[in-house]
Amino acid sequence: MTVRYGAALRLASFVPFRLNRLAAEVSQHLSAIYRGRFALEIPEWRVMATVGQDHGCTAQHVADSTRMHKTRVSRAIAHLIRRRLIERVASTRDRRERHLRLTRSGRRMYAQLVPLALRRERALLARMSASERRGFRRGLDRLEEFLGLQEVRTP
Amino acid sequence: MTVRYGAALRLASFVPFRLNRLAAEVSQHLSAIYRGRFALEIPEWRVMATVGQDHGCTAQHVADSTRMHKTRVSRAIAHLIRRRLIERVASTRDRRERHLRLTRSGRRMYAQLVPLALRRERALLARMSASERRGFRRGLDRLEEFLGLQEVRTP
DNA sequence: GGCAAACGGTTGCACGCGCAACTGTCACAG
DNA sequence: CTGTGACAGTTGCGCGTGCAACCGTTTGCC
Repeated sequence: MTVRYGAALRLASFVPFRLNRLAAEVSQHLSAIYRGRFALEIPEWRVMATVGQDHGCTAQHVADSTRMHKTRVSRAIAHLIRRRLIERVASTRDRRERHLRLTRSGRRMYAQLVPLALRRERALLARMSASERRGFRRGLDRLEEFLGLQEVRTP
Repeated sequence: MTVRYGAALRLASFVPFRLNRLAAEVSQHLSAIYRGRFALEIPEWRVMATVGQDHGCTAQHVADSTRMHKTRVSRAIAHLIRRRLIERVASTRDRRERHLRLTRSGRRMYAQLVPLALRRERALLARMSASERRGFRRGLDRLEEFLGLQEVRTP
């Protein structure tokens, strides 16, 4: 079946466009909170969240699982170390890599950060019924499958 | 109902994070195509798509409907004008604003661009069943509602 | 064992972006 | 008709980012 004069491109219903706009909007909203409450920029927030979840992971792991560029990760880590929110210990097995851990004050911040994020997510999804939420998450699953964004195994 | 010791934050299932990662991935994929095939950067592509759809719209309209910063829009337009892909005509009613239109060669490019984008979108959604796609789009609708991202009325 | 390729992580550089300040125009109040 | 505030759009500037090149380390091959 060939469609002559192809279908029109309606930006408002074009999924890549919608994803971008949504992501930008959600990010901006959250980042205002992170910055105001914790003085964390987005890359730093992501590192905190990843290290808080995968204790002892490496910079490489953060880059893989967040899909941030490794230089962005490197600089975010440098900031967090300077602020004594995370610390780095050399790996015994492979001296190239260094394991990341939250410091005491890093854990304190993380503990405040998590419920804030979850509350925000709940608000975001509040307009969906439970079944709509399931359907939406399934859609996200399929997209991630297609793009090879499966969860990176924790080290 | 209060959850003591709050739920954990699993980044891989945290919707704002997933949206960001997906958007970045999709964007990067598409932008490689745009750049390679048409030498268009992302902001330029968005302007082309918006002006192609809403003939005679203004820079302000592009900024509103794409949620790009107005300076980003301004510079993208400057590039496109230099390449003679769009042109600008002063408004008779309000001399502050200028209406944007695709030139002949802009229309030619747009005509090539649309089917490519649609094909890509189809590929992206190929792993979903028809009902999954509907459910996913409904989720996007709800999110946009919540964030006030309703479609901007075309001028 | 020794060399080359691959990897974890960092840094110099160029560039695109957001912010704030600006120009020119319009709308509305007095 | 005069002034004030709002708006469309542009530009200078500082900063974060991605790219490429780099260092130190490890792995694999002969």
